[in-house]
Amino acid sequence: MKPTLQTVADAVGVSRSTVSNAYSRPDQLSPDLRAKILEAAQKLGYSGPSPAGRSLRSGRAGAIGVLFSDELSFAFTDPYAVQFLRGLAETAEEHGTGLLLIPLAGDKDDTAATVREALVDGFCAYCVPDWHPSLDVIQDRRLPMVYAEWREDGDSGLLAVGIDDVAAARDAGRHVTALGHRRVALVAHWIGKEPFDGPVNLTRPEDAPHHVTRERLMGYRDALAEVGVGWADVVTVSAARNSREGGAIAAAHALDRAPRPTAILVAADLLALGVLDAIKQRGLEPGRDISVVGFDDIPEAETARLTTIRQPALDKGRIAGRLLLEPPESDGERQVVLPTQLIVRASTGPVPNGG
Amino acid sequence: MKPTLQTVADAVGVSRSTVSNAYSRPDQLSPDLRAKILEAAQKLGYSGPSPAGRSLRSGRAGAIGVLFSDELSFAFTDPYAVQFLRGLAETAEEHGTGLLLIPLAGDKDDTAATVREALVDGFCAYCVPDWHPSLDVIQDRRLPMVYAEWREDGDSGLLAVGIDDVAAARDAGRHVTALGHRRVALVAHWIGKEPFDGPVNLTRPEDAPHHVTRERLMGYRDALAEVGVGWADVVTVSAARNSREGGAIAAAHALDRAPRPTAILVAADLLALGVLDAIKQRGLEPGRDISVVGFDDIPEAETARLTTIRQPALDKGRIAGRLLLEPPESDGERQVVLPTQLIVRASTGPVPNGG
DNA sequence: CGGGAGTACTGTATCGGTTCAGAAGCTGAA
DNA sequence: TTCAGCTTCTGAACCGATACAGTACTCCCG
Repeated sequence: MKPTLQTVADAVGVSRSTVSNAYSRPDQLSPDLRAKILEAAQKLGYSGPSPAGRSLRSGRAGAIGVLFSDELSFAFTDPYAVQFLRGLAETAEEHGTGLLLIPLAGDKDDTAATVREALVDGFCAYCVPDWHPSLDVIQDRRLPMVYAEWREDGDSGLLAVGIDDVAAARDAGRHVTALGHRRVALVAHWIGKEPFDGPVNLTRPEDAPHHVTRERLMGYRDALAEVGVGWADVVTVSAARNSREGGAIAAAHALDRAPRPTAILVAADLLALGVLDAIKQRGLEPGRDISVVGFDDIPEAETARLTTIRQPALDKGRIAGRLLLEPPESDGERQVVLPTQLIVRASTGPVPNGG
Repeated sequence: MKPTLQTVADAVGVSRSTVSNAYSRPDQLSPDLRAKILEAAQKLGYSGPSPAGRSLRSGRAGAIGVLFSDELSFAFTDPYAVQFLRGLAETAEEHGTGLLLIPLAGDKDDTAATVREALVDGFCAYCVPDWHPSLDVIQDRRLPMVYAEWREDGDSGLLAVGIDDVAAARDAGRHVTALGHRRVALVAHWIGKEPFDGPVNLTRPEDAPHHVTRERLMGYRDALAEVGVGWADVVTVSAARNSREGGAIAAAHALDRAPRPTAILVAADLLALGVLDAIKQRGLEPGRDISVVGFDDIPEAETARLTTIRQPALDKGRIAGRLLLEPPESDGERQVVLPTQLIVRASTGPVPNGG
């Protein structure tokens, strides 16, 4: 039989409340008695108040749920995602709060059940498509939730942290068009609702079901339109997996067609690294023969000399945690937009002769 | 006021138990009544039994704690770790159980408190050093725990899954010595108790504080000893971070010394990829000018044509979960040892002329 | 018509804490 | 002496559910 507060109380000859105070409010009893209680607890093998009992009474679960739309493996191998998670974990730790992983892959009903039964004080939705049923469940449960992407919804009650993806992608696009590129390919993960490898026929970027992808494609589109390149003239390639290899596979679809694009805009650095691999594998040199721009500025981007958009992943995570655990008073503080910056490195250059 | 079971019960005019059954045991009441109850619940904004109450009563937390000794960021960027986690998540999901992340970095007292207060049914220790105080806390709490590394402790009550690291590393070493290599360097993360970049003076591999590192170094040592290469003649380099870049940095310490080793045995593929980077950066060709053997066989190893030891990371995770969630009857099943296999690719070859 | 079996539902005890009003005892000032 | 004020501890209520024994009712069979 596992010892409880009562066991210890009986052993010492005090009330249950006093034992509780010995653990949770040391100032409420004399140091002597406290020492005696802790000693007795030790002897009885009592290891402190049970989290379940405490959680029920206090109404605090001591954890926040992290929703992933992607398979666990790919969600974690992207250093950008990991960095975000790290920021979140940091804030969570400061508040004595844990992180409960909830992958949204698999059966949707199961997933919804998991979300419904999760012992958490709130949720952080990371790369979750707007239409996912789990989001309704969270609303039912009336738990706070923070989106890890900025959304412009009129709904001002929403907690959100993000960047201006459209503007950032536009910057990336303008950098490339300013260098003279006109034959451009776009590479992104999750352009459609299902994972797919290869060129896609997307009438308008607005139709992409995933928020982030949608906005970045819109930004690229805008920049290209400024120099007269129409959306129909752009090759858009979907990568089935958000990984370096996935990027290489997608790049192949862009590179092995004539005429070859002179620049590739990639919606994530991890994919962009794969794009660079594919380029080098074909004996071409990034920045000279073909330009590549990534997105995120993960640490590896510097090593790979990849031109990219820097966004503060760690801060994004920290702020997401803060929004959840220190709910802001005013509506104005409920949405945070972080700055981005174009980092020009060696992977972009002017259009090659005969390009 | 948030609605509870009682609210719904009162509204429908049935007992609390019946409402509970409507959710948890649909076979215990008539479909008609159940429908009526669920409808009333919907109307009242009741979103199902509260996890906290259920958890207290049923004694199940519905989550298992995953302990990480490393910083979150590096623990997750290693595809091997991610694969393990994925296997664990898979089994957990089958049991309707979540994964609660508990990074062991930072203040040890804080960490111990987190472990003490975590709402979980058990723990999985992944790459946690034997001496970590959190392990004592878990024992106090009398929760089951599975080690994600095989240990030979006499303590047969222990749940553990792993591989025979010594034998596997010995295979890696023998492969290299059979190719004629005698001037060998070793690269590993966490050779000492603190992260460190550069060669270390380790009197015996047995002194390494981390279980996995220790065993792999012992295996390398054994293989080298078989051909007369003494431990003192081997350069052992520590990588401060378990990342590709960390591997490259560590490799520099081995490559930029005379005489240069002709082979490098690396205790993890992620590091080995960095070692390959460093080698190529110096204009050398892996497998011809210098041989490299990794450990783990992560997906990238195939692309990089890295000779390595394959271990079933996904299965390891799955089995860890199974050991925790379906406790075996007999003691003999409490420890699982999985097979490993040497995968020879292009990164190893005979000693170059003049080597 | 008695009795066994089955179905549908209820009532109460219980899980292990926290909270808070209040009691007991002791001190010191009026 | 009296009583306000403080410290220290107690007891009961409560958090929101589940488990289980038990009741009431129906059905079927001999």
